[in-house]
Amino acid sequence: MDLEDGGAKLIDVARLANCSPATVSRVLNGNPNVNEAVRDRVVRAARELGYVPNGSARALRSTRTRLVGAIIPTLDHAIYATMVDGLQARLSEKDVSLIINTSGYDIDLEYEQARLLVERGVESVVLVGSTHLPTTLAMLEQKRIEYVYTYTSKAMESGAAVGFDNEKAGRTAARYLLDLGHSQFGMIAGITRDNDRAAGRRDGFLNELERSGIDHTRVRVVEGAYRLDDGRRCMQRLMEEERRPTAVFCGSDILAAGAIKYSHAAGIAVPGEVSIVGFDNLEIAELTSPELTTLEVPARDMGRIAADYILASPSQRLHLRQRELAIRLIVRESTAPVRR
Amino acid sequence: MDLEDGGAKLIDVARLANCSPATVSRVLNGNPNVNEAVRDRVVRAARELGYVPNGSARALRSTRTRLVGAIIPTLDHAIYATMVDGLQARLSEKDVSLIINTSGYDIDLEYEQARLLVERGVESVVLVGSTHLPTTLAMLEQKRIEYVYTYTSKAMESGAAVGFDNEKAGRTAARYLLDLGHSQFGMIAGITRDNDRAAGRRDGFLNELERSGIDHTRVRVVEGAYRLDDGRRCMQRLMEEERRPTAVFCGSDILAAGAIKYSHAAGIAVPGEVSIVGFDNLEIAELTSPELTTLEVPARDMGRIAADYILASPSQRLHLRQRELAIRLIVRESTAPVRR
DNA sequence: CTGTTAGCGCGTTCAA
DNA sequence: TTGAACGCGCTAACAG
Repeated sequence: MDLEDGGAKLIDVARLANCSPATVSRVLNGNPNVNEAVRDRVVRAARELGYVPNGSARALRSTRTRLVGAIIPTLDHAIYATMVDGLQARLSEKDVSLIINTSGYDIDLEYEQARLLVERGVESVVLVGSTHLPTTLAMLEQKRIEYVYTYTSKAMESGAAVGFDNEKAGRTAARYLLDLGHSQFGMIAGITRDNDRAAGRRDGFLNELERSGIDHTRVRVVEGAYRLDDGRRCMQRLMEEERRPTAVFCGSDILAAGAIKYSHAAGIAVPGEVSIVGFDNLEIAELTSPELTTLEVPARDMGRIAADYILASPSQRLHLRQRELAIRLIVRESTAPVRR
Repeated sequence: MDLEDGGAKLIDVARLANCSPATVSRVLNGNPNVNEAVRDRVVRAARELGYVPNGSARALRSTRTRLVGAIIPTLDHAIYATMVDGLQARLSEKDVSLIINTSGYDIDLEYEQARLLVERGVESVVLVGSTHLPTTLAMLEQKRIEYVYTYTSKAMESGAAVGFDNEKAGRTAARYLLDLGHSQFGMIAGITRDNDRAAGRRDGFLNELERSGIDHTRVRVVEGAYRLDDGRRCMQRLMEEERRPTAVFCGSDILAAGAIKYSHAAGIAVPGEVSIVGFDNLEIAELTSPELTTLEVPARDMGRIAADYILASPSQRLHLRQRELAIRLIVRESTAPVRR
């Protein structure tokens, strides 16, 4: 047997099984119209030769690559890593491979990554949020590549969305804090540039406050990257204001954890002097002292459901194009009624 | 222009640029022997048509896929997610795509994933740890696929390793605790089944204690999955022992965080009554109260260096086959000298 | 149920 | 410096 180089190919299997390559192909692809005995010989021959199909040849011939791409901001944030974990797990159940790329929140880089994915022949692309270069989407559409947004439920002309309403989430946080009697607010938002999720949360928060008669100009909003340090720094800026907020909404648990850290260091009681609400419900929400009140984001579910969409047949997809998941407020210890 | 289906192909570019497909191919692949003017026409034509090369065809023809695979236990643990982030970032600088698969710490599943990766034509595979099915490695070798171990620096016949010495790390933890005067030890290890890293840390810890006259039978070791809850539960088991440990080494910061949580709940002072050492130096190490003393693992660096190895030419690789990275003890607040 | 034929889109000879 | 021809490994169409 020619076991050199890459190993046996389909025709070698055919020879050993004493049949035509076409028949081997049928067996490999689960075509039912094959005689038991022949199928058996083929399977045995393939195993004996350690045959592994050549995906490139297969893809070239059939235009089905069974490849999916995902472009996320970073894997260094649990919220994205967990989503990808769910996505990958589901896809691999169906022998679909996932190519992952990180854009570092840069939509120009995202375009480059998308180009590479197109070149690889991915059949679908998972994107985060709804802010993308028009050329990115145009390219995907031109190549007939399905794409699905995550972390957003925003409607759009084409493509699908699996996520939640960030604006509504922001309003939920505001409502909760308002009901606790607070009237002095601050917000530590994620960087909103090219980031519809961060912006949505902020806008929802501000809008709900405004509806309750709190002018948004009175609410100090600072932005930070999703790092502990930025949370600390941002909290400091908030608390050094003339009129200190008694309630702070953070665009991420990481920022909130930093905010709590700062408060400790500065001798500001949480929730005694200031209530803090996070976002994401990461594992760290249970590790801060006090434990963090936060909004739970269904990261893993988003990945799974995005995978389901991708794996669905075109006809099934119509039903699944827009999927809004619920986000839940998880009340822990970092929030309390305002002190009178 | 035929802009239907998948879009333009190489031959369309050739026609528009008024040259042969071979010339287009040369331009695309940076072959210097092409007339300026022609090259220019080709580049322009390609752009105009929105041409994207077909990776499958390319791979089939050239046997270079520019695809790399990684099989990790899970993305749900920052230590792996961060490694992958570093790996991916470096690879994509060179237009190499990364297919990622999770095995859930199951080496049989790992084999299946590896098979799929082989089928996809990956040129290299990044593995975690050195415990793998022999058939997995045999398959990789038979297909001439480079593989590199991470999180371990263990020598092996073939393949490369980028990581650190888990046994030594365990010894470092023991040494530190011993120097603090402790003599009653406990350990919360990760699940050691099929996990050489978890086992290595445990063995190193126990060995170093033994060298200092502490019989390993006197050291209670319990195992838990890398989850907060397991850390809690394991710590409870340890603290309900007849002879309570005054020092506990945990195989992961997650376990340590759980241990600290339990201690709080049970009214056991950390580090007053018990010192706790973690492993990994995740972001959460700064979030526990007290902050966690831990061993820093260079996750991102491992990913980057693994990428460097993969991207290196075969001749350069020889120098890079074995790379042991340093791990550092980070002393914070969860450890103290034993009370007399 | 099975075999034969003909490419999928590209890169690589070899000649010119 | 350029082009013509071939084939990478496989599957789809068509016969039989």
